[in-house]
Amino acid sequence: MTIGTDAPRRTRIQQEKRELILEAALDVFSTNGFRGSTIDQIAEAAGMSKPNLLYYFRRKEDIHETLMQRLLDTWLAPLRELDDIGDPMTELRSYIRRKLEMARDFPRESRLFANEILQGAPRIMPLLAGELKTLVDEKAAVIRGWMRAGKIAKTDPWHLIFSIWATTQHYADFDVQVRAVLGPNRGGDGRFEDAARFLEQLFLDGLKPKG
Amino acid sequence: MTIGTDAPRRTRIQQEKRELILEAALDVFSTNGFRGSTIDQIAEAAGMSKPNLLYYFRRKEDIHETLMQRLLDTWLAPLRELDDIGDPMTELRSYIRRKLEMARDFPRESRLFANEILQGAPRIMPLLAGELKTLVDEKAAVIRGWMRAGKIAKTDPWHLIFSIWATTQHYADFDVQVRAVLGPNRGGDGRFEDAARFLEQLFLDGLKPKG
DNA sequence: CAAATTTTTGACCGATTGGACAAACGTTAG
DNA sequence: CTAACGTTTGTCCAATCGGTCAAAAATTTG
Repeated sequence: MTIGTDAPRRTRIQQEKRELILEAALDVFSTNGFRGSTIDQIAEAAGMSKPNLLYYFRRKEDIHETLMQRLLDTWLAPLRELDDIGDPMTELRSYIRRKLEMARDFPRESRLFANEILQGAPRIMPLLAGELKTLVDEKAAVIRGWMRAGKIAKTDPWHLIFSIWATTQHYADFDVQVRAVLGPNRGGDGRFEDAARFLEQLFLDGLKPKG
Repeated sequence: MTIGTDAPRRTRIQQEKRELILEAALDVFSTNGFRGSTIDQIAEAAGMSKPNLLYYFRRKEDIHETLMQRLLDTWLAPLRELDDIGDPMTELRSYIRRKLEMARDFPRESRLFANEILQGAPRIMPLLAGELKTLVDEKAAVIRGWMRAGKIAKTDPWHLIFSIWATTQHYADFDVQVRAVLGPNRGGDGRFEDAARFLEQLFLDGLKPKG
């Protein structure tokens, strides 16, 4: 373990309470957006008084910033794992599956991110144009290599990545709509397996009838 | 005299000013969400004082509600036009194209809708489970018919519709991210044509290499 | 024209917002 | 124990929020 360059030393209570706050803030921010969320809401969700919360995070923005930093690390992990080794079609399929699992298991994180982007990404724009773009360009090159080798159909790698993001995150960000449209029967827990089956077929064969 | 909620008789000024307000509110709501937007912001964007704005819409919610009602009509028009006549594959392709055009031409409307859904659709839930579900079920039946007839590949019609929504609206809702990742060159006006080409190929043939 | 009506504004209200602060309380090391 | 330090709370503040109201200004109508 590295002795932190600027990682502040924290007591046991500080670590615990900060986690508690971040957990509560994830709930609140992901459903109300940044401006729509209040410190009081977060404090109440975390079971503490507002001044107490402000003792651990001096400003509302600090909570959001900490949340966003943690989020991006785990959120982009599946894409980072997309690797040149192994069968390309299998790699893509498992990337799609992992992204869909994240939409299922971490919907709040997805919505937090969606809220930020929707509102113009005022707080993470540099990250998008920097770290994210670099990563996507890198993986687009890998995908392009697969296309050149004839392993997958030739198309636009960047838009391919967008389409995977869009289709999978849709099940977290638009969950309310998905469940409302599917109704009580098909909108239950099985909807993610249905989605997985559909997406696999879509990205593999498209819609053209077999013949 | 006050402008009644169910008094449709309006003067010329009332019609003009209400349009002005709705136009300004679309800007503000779509980028800040409902709770994140203030009446002052909308009033300033509309070039009038707050009390003056409140003379035309008594409550902040009234503006939002009017906006949402208008939105849904035009927003679902492309799906309504999805018809049983004509070649199924062509029908789907033109539906995708129309949805993508709407994402390009009406991004604020898309974001307004996305904001509402993201935050749990508190104001339009009945519409989702009612009107929207009915429409989607109806069109899903049409698509299912095409599948039974062997005109397109057999898959889940509901999730197919979701995937079309997700991939097309992504270019409006996540526009900032799309442009940041594509960079100045590929992120220009041509990005929608690139997206159209990609989506056509995806939904037609998928990614499996031709052979 | 003048009266009636519609539109616009400045001043104001109570509630809520993000945040400051000192005092009180709890914990721990010497 | 006690002093030092970490934690919690009640109180308070200025700014902003959605919305009201009476009166002024502009427009329409007779």
